[in-house]
Amino acid sequence: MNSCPPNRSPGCPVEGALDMIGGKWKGVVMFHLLDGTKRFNELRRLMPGVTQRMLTRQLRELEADGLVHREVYAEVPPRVEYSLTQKGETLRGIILALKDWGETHVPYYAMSKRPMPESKTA
Amino acid sequence: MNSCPPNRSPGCPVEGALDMIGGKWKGVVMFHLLDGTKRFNELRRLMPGVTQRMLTRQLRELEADGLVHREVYAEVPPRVEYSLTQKGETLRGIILALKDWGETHVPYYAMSKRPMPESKTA
DNA sequence: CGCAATAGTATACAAATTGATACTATATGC
DNA sequence: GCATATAGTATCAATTTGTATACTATTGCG
Repeated sequence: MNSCPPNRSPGCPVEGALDMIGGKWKGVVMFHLLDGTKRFNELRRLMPGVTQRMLTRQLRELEADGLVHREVYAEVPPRVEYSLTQKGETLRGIILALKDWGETHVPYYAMSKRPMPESKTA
Repeated sequence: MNSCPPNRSPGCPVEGALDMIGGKWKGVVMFHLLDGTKRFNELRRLMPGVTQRMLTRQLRELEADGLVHREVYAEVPPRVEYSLTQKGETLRGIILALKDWGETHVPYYAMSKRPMPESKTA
């Protein structure tokens, strides 16, 4: 967990915020929870490529950070629902802004490497 | 590099965007560049805790993603300046929103572990 | 019985990220 | 000569993150 003591750099809150939403699947999880409570497998179907393991982990971390609420029902088969907390809701604007930005600026095609770019010499 | 092919989940752009700004120091770097061009050691002094190695790396990645412009001057001692690109500028709102959010919601005190939280059974 | 549903857990491993440390090159000043 | 400035590079280690795979438990249905 990142910390932001008051004497740290003024950029530190950025770091702390990104630490909370920056895991591989966290942003996407939160995006899907924006339109309401969802169950585990529902989330999983919405996110091609995520493993059970990873989804469980990221949900638990989001829960630990107070962004996601996990509701366990005493049923069989198991029924567990996930929803954004009030704190998580405060990130709605940021998540949507990230989505908009990503749609505009993130390349569609995978690059296997990040080449070291040429830099201009003035 | 994360990719967002058109047939992926609608949450995918969020993931792609966070992949670009989510490295440990990237958000803070971009925050500091919001108020103008800066040199390597200037950035370094603004960010206690970052190593040369990490700063170089994150700057290079930001550059490769087109968010940061690196200007090398043919001088001795070396003079290299970093600034946000036009693309990078499009993230100004998000970075500032993250900072505001972090100031409000990120805990000050380090927690060495994330405990597995208790969940309510309905 | 086998299969399906649910939401995981356990274990191990791989991959990626981050960090530590020493070194590089040039010019200038003491 | 040594120290400073600049912005790195090289190499290795440590840590974190992410993934793969098999298994778990209960109930209901064919």
